[in-house]
Amino acid sequence: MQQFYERLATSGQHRLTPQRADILQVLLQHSEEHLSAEEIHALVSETNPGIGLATVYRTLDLLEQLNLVLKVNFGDGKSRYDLREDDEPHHHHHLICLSCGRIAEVRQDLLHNLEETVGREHGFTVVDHRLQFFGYCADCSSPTEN
Amino acid sequence: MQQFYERLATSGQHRLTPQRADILQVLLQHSEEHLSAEEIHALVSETNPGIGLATVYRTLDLLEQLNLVLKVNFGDGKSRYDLREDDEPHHHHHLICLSCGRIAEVRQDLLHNLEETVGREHGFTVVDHRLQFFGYCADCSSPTEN
DNA sequence: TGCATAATGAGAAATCTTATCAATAAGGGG
DNA sequence: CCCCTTATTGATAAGATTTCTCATTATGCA
Repeated sequence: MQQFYERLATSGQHRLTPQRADILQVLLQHSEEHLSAEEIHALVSETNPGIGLATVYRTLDLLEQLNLVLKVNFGDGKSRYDLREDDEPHHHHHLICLSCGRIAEVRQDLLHNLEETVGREHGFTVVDHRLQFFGYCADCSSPTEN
Repeated sequence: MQQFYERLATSGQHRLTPQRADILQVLLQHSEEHLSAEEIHALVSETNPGIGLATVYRTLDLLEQLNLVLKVNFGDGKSRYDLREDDEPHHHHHLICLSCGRIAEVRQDLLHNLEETVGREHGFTVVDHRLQFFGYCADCSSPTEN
């Protein structure tokens, strides 16, 4: 939250509105849930009825620009938004269950070495990465199930 | 192409239509380009004018089900489709340049060990994965540029 | 060849996201 | 503390991508 204020203050002509604070609040309270824009809108509406969906989209865009939020796509047609803590720069991956659809997180720096390898071999300066594993979670265990 | 026929024949009640063959043809001829549905439609229309966009979508869905095509999302709003060769099961990653937008490929089995680690630590059976690196390609070299 | 049924094309419809625009409010200067 | 500039908002229209509908066509098998 602090980060948000600071980043907003130091980033030019952006203003801290109640709407933006509320949206940030929701993101903080559901930081493990990969909410879609519409889900966020519904949750914010509980505290702040009357807020427009467009405002949610605009705020999410802004937060993404400020690098406070990561836009992810799991292939279900809608984008989802993850809060992005500064202390864990970008090592946040997803386990997507093909059976029940649940999405778990892996918070590990799995790819540090890979980033270096790729950078060297392809002359590519890696800034961030995104990694998704598809498979079957403990509950759904085997591909034949379900 | 052979794979396509076989897979189609052995997969129940699917039929091999000229439209499907044409779409597959295009995918084969542009296997490095990450085409969108509309781009594929445009290309197929050159040989087969009159083909419907819906057919392209339907065929791509089918090919995805048959595991012949991978649906990827680079965050530009539209899905893109990659042919998926059997001899390289799923080790095909992307380097996305934040400056010029170009998408390069890495064909390496970078994650074999990781898949095992993740599987063990989270009780998750990994079937596939998707990895994207964001950064700056050799031509755009530095984040400050452009 | 004939038949059952999968597949197609055209367009409507659904979904998600962005743009428009008048009205409102944030925040700095006096 | 009030004014003024200008960013922001809400409502809605517009845009874009993908899916659905349905009558028509064509595939593959007997």
